[in-house]
Amino acid sequence: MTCETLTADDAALLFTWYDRHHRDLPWRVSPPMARQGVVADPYHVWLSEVMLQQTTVQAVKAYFDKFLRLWPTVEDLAAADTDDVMKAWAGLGYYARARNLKKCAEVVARGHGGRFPDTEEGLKALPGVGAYTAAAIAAIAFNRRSAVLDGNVERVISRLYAIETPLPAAKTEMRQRVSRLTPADRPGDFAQAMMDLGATICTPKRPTCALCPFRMKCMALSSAVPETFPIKAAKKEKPVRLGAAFVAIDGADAVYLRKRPETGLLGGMTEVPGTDWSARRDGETSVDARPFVAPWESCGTITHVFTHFELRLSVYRANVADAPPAVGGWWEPIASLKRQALPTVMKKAIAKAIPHAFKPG
DNA sequence: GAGACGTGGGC
DNA sequence: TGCCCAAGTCT
Repeated sequence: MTCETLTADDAALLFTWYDRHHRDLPWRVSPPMARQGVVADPYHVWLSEVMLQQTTVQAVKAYFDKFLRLWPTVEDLAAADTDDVMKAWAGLGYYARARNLKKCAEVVARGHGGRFPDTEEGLKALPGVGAYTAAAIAAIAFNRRSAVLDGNVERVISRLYAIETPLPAAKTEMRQRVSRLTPADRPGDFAQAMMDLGATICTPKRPTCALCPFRMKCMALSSAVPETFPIKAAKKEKPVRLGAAFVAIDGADAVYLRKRPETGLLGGMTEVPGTDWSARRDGETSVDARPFVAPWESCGTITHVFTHFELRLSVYRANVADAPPAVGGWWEPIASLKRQALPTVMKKAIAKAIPHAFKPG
């Protein structure tokens, strides 16, 4: 009953489905072109894959276009100002990706003559390129028969074989399964077909198994409730952290900003001054965190949910007529705030203090 | 292996 | 509303 390998007929079913139902995405080569041996630009594939890490296709599209417009080649990105890269990435989240993106571009441009390594091993040595991304670039941009295992493929494989082992322990077995399934011909399209299948048919909640090219041999479909796979380890609850943020406005309608440390949470991004968020104390007692002596007024609180904690931030505003000299930060006009490297949580805090700050016009 | 690391959308 | 989820990587 178990299918150790996909037969040629099964692979043909998947490719037939993909040729007909694939998603058209800006970084892709269409299946007809792919069949003629055309491969996507490695720079485009790499850029899209890094952006897509834990991020939806919908969110990535606009950022992908923007990055290609700003930096058409990997050499352009390597030559860019890191702060400009952070500004362009602002809002996409997981900011270590942006820092590693810039480092990776420098390595490729200056260490590899502007060409990406064409092997899985070489790719995995690059900053921000892990097991998945290395396999994906190798398959999609270099036609390598690498085993591409992402969240979509994990779902498809776990159901196809009704794998009972919980994630992430099951990844080793899954990778072996994928490795055996991947064909020598069109391995990049095979990977993208498996991911499209997971994204559009073999979905987490309500899979449309009737439309699946593998419906005749899916063990989860025949023996159980397919949506129970993959089995995952239990989640832990999120702690709540409290903090305060201070939005100072000078006589010229500028807000006082500063830069966060290069590493850690929101590393290298821009913020308004505030308390730290690890201590459980509120803004009333955090006199030390105020950037200036001023008549601070409370504007209420904002809540922002990070991956591993929930933040409740008390927001304060003060008008500072004679702007004190900037010490470690700078005064940024409200009109240009939207172009700064402000993470979403900081935009929320500023918008709480200055409701019109990010409104168009 | 487990925790750190963002954000927005769907139900 | 709150929880789950999205083409993971690094330490």
